[in-house]
Amino acid sequence: MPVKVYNTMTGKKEDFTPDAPARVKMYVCGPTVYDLSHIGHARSAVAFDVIQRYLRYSGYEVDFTKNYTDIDDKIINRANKDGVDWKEISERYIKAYDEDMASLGVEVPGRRPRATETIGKIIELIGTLIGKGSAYVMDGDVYYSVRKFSGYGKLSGRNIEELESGARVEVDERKADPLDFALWKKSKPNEPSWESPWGGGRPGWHIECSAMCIALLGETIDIHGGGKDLVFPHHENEIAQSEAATGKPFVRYWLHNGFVNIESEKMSKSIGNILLIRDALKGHTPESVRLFLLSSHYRSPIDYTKDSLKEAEAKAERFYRTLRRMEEEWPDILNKTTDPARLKERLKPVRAAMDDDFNTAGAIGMIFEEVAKANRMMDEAEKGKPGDAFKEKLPAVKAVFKEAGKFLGVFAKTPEEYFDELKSRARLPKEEVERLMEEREEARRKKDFKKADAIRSDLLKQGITLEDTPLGTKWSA
RNA sequence: GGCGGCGUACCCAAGUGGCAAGGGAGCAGUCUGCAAAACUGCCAUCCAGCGGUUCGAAUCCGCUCGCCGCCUCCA
Repeated sequence: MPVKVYNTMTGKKEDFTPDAPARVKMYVCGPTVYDLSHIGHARSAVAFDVIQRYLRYSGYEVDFTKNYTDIDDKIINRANKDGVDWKEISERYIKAYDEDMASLGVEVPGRRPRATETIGKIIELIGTLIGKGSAYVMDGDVYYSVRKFSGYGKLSGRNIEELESGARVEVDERKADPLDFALWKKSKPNEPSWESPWGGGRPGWHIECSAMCIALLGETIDIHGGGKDLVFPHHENEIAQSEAATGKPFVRYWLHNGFVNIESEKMSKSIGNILLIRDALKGHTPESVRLFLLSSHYRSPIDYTKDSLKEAEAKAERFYRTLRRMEEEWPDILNKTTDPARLKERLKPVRAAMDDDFNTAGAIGMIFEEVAKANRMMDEAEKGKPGDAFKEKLPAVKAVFKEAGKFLGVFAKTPEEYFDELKSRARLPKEEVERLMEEREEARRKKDFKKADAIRSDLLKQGITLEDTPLGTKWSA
């Protein structure tokens, strides 16, 4: 069964087959590094992380590239505002981005090119475009001639006439046509500048992605991804530049992720409702943030509300509590290895969901069906003698969890790791909690339930929940 | 105005032709000293509305209503 992917270019789900068998060339537009990353960056990164992981899981070798846009007007503005060198800004926020992504379990892409490391290729590409008559020089700037490219608008479903009539007031009068966009921007004094045949300047935003893509992955790549907002004009322009330069199809499958809204509103600096990844992680486990992002299909908009991360966290806890129960109550049975054929069979519903345009929400639903089944089986087994079927099935469930964890990047921790994460944010030190629990245990032994309950409710006020189990009392924050 | 998307229970959310996954919340029960957790049962005869196609539609087509995104930097 081939993986099906929704291709923005055709507006349809298509069977995915890479150009070269078993090898996928994949490029995702990375961040412009001028500020801390927000939950929207996290969504894009997590979505393509899962896509990349799942393709590899499905047997493809994935050449995964994600760039950093480390030179741009916004970076220069930020540097001026902070009174530091632009390089310091880009370095600072590349580091911050990497940290945020690591905390969300996003795997490091195989290649992470920076625009400023690709200047040579960019200049070369612009030169080619000028040579072919697709671009023109105007007083130190270079512009791309949109009208020369007959396919312009094919990705975003626009045509030149519509764009023309809808064009906003054009500030830059030097352009021959309002639709044209900058490939190379002449630098002003005291601005970062690279030498080029057209004088000192810096690359425009769109050209860097074309250059990095072509330089690192080749003239035709399999998958190009990014946020929905990049469809127009960024990706449309990338197609125009790349195809005009190479004469070959640029991208075979275009994938775009949906937005994260905050309380039904678009995140924006002007509304002031930006949710930084760091802030989201303050009150919640990274696992629950990732689970929240994967609980909707990657192309749908998701709405962040004050309860959504709590719900995701409840979900994560349900999973790890079940896994902990399995491991603690049935350690011997769980050690059994599961027959690969059997595992494949059990994994089918999860894979069917993933094969259908990376339907992580559906796959997670299937995982929770397994969770419910596992609990039911264990309840049953506790009542009588665990049968042979149980001894086969329980390890199989765990094996399914393990496999799904590989491509979802959630459900992959040990319960201890997960609950330690939770405990680490408790308001009381671990030792204090354990002392109080011991005190309560003593009271319970003496049947002084009044005292025992008082300790429990005091701890609850501190955000600590106690749970008495046959294997002793457990706590979580 | 142009282009695109969405509308599934109290909330979140899968499902795109064959009798509505999953999670959260809620209610009742089993278990427990009591809780918690877990389990069981209940919780959409119905998928914005109205028509149409079909043996059969939440799923296809048309219209209506509502919401949102892109068209300017943006994940």
